[in-house]
Amino acid sequence: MSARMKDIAQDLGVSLMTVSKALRGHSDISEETRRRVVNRARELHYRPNWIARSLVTRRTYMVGLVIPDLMHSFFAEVAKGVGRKFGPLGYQVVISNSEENPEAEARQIEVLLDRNVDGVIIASAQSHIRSELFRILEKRETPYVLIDRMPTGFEGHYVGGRDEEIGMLATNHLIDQGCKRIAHLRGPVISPGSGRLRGYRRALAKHGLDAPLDYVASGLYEDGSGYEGMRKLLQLKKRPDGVFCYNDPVAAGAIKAILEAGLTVPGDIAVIGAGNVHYSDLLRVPLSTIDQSSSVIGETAAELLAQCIEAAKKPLPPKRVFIAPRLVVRESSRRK
Amino acid sequence: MSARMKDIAQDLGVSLMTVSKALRGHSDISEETRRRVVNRARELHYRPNWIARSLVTRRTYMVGLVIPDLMHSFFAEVAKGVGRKFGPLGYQVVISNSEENPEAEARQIEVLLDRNVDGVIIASAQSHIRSELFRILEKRETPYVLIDRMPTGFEGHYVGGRDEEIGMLATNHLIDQGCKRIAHLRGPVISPGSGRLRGYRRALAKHGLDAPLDYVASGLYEDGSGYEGMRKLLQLKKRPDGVFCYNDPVAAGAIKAILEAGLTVPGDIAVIGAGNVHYSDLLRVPLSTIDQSSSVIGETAAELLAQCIEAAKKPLPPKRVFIAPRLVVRESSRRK
DNA sequence: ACGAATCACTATAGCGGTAACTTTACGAAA
DNA sequence: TTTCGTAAAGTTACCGCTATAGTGATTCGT
Repeated sequence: MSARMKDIAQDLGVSLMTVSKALRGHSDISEETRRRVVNRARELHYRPNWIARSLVTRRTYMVGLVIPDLMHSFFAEVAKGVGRKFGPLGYQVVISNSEENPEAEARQIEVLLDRNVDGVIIASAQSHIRSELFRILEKRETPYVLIDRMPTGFEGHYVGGRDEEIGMLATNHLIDQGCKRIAHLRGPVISPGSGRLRGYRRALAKHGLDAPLDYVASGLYEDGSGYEGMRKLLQLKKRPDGVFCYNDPVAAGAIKAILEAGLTVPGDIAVIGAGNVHYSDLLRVPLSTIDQSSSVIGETAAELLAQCIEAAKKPLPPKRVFIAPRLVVRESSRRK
Repeated sequence: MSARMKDIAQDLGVSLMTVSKALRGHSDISEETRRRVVNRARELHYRPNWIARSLVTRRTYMVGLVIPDLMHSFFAEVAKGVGRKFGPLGYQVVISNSEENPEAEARQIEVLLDRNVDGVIIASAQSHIRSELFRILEKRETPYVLIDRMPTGFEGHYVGGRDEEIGMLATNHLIDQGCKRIAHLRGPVISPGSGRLRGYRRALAKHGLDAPLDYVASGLYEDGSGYEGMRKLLQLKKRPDGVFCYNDPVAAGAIKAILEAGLTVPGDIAVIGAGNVHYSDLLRVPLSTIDQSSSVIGETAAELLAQCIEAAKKPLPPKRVFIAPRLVVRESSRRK
């Protein structure tokens, strides 16, 4: 095994504690002793034992990140943001995949807490705060920040997009482009899905446009799942001439369905998504979308969590950050 | 803080050691005592302290996974596979992003080793085994498995695709489709890039087809980077009528360049990629590709690493697994 | 000149477990 | 009866590190 503080101490004829303090730059060690210790440490390739340190300090410098799906590039981007922020702070990020399953998620978070992570960031699959997960979280004193999805009744730290604004921005854009019959492929019944739907409705209402109930199709929200939803919309007697999709993967599926039906995008139907995933520009028709700065969401959440952790035991007053959305126009919606 | 073994022991009037043994199902504890301990543990919501346990057992049940880019869906898929295998075994997977930078990678792996992970899986950015990283890895006794990329001279555990076969499969397919002038957008100078290039050359040679030097363009290998490479190929006097691209993201960029030049895919130029990333079906032109079972690579590497870890100190003889590729034909190459 | 403060360092006591030995009790074998 | 074996505990000694409370020697204030 590698060198321990004890070895350095013996070699130098000082006490173990002197070594410990010297290595941590503690003030009551003379400059000369410190230098001797540091040199000897380097010679022996000493590496502090995090485990032992954690046992006594009760800090692991590990944080958990729980997301529903690594393959979804929104979450991959969030993860990247989180890592970029925490890395330089000396934290390790442990990513857990909940597979969009609330129970699995609760179980995973328990595992993380059992590992004594210093904090957790969660894109939660829970729809309501009255779920097992939150009982678990509140019992322990580990700080946590929710991202992207806000379960109803949730009062704690949160970082996400302004979903209603996203819905309005997208819908307004379609209206601007001259669309009269605008449909929506909605997402799951969690906050981003509902918020974007609200925004869609508000935008239509403001412009005095109709939003027939059957213009809101609820597909799923995974790869190509927009395909099924769009096919249903295409069968309506009054076919829509614009679709706002919950996110880019859904929009990609929608475009596939439209083209397959022999129609054109944006000519017959204009399409806009949300999320600006990295491959949006490469789709069948380059996809207009609402950028929500995914990696900024990750970074912001990381920063907030870091503050909570530093704040020692005193829980900070709940903070909510909503990142501003931005319209990105590409070919799929350009009609003028 | 939560309950410790000591609390259970005191409550039950037994020794700490009895509790420890009972909870781990040790044989020299009577069935009745064991039951009493387990019950009391449940009542107190006892959770074992991993940190303390790790300190003495020298096992953390954490493994590192180092990849160049989480956003690249190949690696996300690998990560998913790794997680799926290790989760049920009680391991936590810590993912580190090397950003394709060899030094950053070495640094990150050092951090992981400092954290006493039980093993590491690496999609390495190193091109040669004579690099700092391998000195570090060999000094410690932590087992590791390389995936996807094999640095020259590397002799240890490895799991990846059969790159030469991938190159041949793709190229043969283009030949089958009647392409006569087949170009290659090659990847970086690491094993998959070189292997696929070799496969491309062998396939052409076998069919007596020319492979002019300027038909091999080296772009990068990131999102849309195939775009630049393809533009160069389009300027050649003898324009290619088929392109095998290092991977799907490169192919996506290539298609973009081709369409932009007013040409058609696959009519004027057939395109095939490799990797079968999840959005390949949704691109401008649905992309033909070589599937390399990314998540199987992850799972296999995880299984291999788990074996190495279980094998206690005795290092296993180096094992290499090459996953078989599979042709997936979509529209981008269908000419018949 | 005498107590207080300062400096640079040390001794001790854990953190929450586990490994490796003992010990104890009790029935079976010699 | 004595010895022995075995089941079911208990003791002790760490794992590598940090927090806390000292220690002795020098410096300082009044």
